[in-house]
Amino acid sequence: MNGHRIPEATVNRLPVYLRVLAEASGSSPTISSELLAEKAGVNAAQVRKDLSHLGSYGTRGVGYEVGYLMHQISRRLGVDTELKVVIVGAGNLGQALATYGGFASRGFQVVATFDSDPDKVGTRVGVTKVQPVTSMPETLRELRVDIGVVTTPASAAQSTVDLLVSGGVSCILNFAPTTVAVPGHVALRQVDLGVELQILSFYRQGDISPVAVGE
Amino acid sequence: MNGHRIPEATVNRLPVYLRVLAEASGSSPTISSELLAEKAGVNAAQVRKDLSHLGSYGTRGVGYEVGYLMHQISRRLGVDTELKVVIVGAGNLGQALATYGGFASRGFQVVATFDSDPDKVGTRVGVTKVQPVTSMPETLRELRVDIGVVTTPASAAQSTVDLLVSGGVSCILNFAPTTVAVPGHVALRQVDLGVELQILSFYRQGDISPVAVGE
DNA sequence: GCTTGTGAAATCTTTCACAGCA
DNA sequence: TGCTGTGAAAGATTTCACAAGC
Repeated sequence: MNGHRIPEATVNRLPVYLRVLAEASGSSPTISSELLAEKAGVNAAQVRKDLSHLGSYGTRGVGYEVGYLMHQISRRLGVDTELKVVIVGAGNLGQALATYGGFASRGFQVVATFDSDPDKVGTRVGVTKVQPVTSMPETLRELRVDIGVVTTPASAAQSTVDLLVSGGVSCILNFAPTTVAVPGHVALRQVDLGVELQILSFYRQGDISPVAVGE
Repeated sequence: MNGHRIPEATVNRLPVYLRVLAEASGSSPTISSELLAEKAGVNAAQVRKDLSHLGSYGTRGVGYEVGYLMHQISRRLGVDTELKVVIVGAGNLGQALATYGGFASRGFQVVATFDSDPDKVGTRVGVTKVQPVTSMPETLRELRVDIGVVTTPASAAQSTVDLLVSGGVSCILNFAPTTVAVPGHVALRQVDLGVELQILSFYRQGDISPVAVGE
C-alpha cells in the first residue's frame, strides 16, 4: 500500500510513533504493533493500519524492526532533511521556543529570531541575535527558511504571516491567540494555549477524558 | 437538541468560536453562521450543526446574538467559573506560560509555579514565587487547583503527573516531549512542539496544507 | 429574502476479525 | 504459534440541501 495519499489522521500520529520508537530503540531491535500502540496511546489495529500506508515494513510473527521503521517514517514525513526555522516575536514564549530542545533533537534548526521592539533587537536568544522585523524579507530569502513560528501578539499575527509567506516560507506554526489565514499551498497549524485549557476544562465535567492533541 | 453528549470534534471547536465571537463583539450585535465560519476557518454548515448541539440560540433570517451565544458557549464549556492553574517546571517554557496573557484573559488564574531546581525556587515568575516540587501535595490541596500544566523535562513528566493527580488536579496539559498516562477520569491533553513541526513538514511536501490544531 | 436547524448523503476514521506468512 | 496486513463493518464527522421561521 505505497504511493497513495496518507490520511490526515495517520499523519498526525506518525511523529508520535517516531518518538516512541526513538525511546524504545535502546531496549529491543524489534517492536510489536501492540507495544507500539500501548506506548503511543492508541489501538494496535490502528498502528498496523497506519504503518501499512507506508508499506509492508513489518515481519509477521516478529514485529517491526525499530531502526528501519524509524528510517521509513522519517523519510515519509520528510524530516530526514534538516529544516530551517525562524521565530517571529522574541517575547517570553518566543525565547522559550528558540531554546526549546525538542526542535533541535528532531532535526529542526532555529536560524533566526525577529522582533519589532528596538530594545529587543540585538539581544541574544539561543544561538541567534534578534533581528528587526524589517529585515525579514532579505533574511528569509537568504537563508532559505522552511518554517516560521509566530509568537507575536494577536494584532501583529496576520501581517507577520503575510511577510513569512511572501518570504517563501511554506510552513507556519501560529501561537498567537488569533486565527490567521494563508494561501492554500502553505501548511498552517494554529495552536492557542488558552483554547487548550478551555477544552480541558470542558472534559473535566463529564466522565470521558483523555484527549491527545498535537500528536 | 439539548442535554445530549456533545461530539468531541465539536467541543474542540467551541473555544475557537468563543474567541472569534469575543473579537467580533465590538462590530455587530449579531453574527451569521457564514461569517463565524469564515473567521473560525470552517464550513458554515458545520458551525450551525455545532451550535445546534447547545440548543437553538440563533434567529432565522438574522443570525446569532453575539453576547448571548458567548454566554451559552461559556456556560457549556464550564469556563464561566474561574479555574486555578499551576505550572510545574519553571524553565523557559514554564516561565513563558506563567506570564502568557491568553490564560488570564480566558478566566484562568495561575496560582503557583513549581520547580525542583533549588536555584529557581523562590524566584519570581509572573505573580507567583517558584515553590519546590516537594511542596506540591499541600499546595495543591490548599488552593484546590483545577488544572496542571507540565513543562518539565521528559524524564520528570510522569512523576509530576502522578503528583498532580494525587493532589486532586483533574485536568492536565502536558508540554513535556514524552507521552504520559493518567487514570481515565482525569482530562489529559498532550502537546509536543517538536511533533507539531514534524507534522507541518509533512504537509509541506504535498498539495493539501492548512491544518488547525489546538482548536 | 435571508439565515437557521436538521435529516440524509457522503466522507473519513476506527475497530474488528481473520487470512497469510515467518 | 505469533504477529502483520487488510478487507469489511461500525462509528464519527463533515457536507449537502432544503424545509421552516423570522
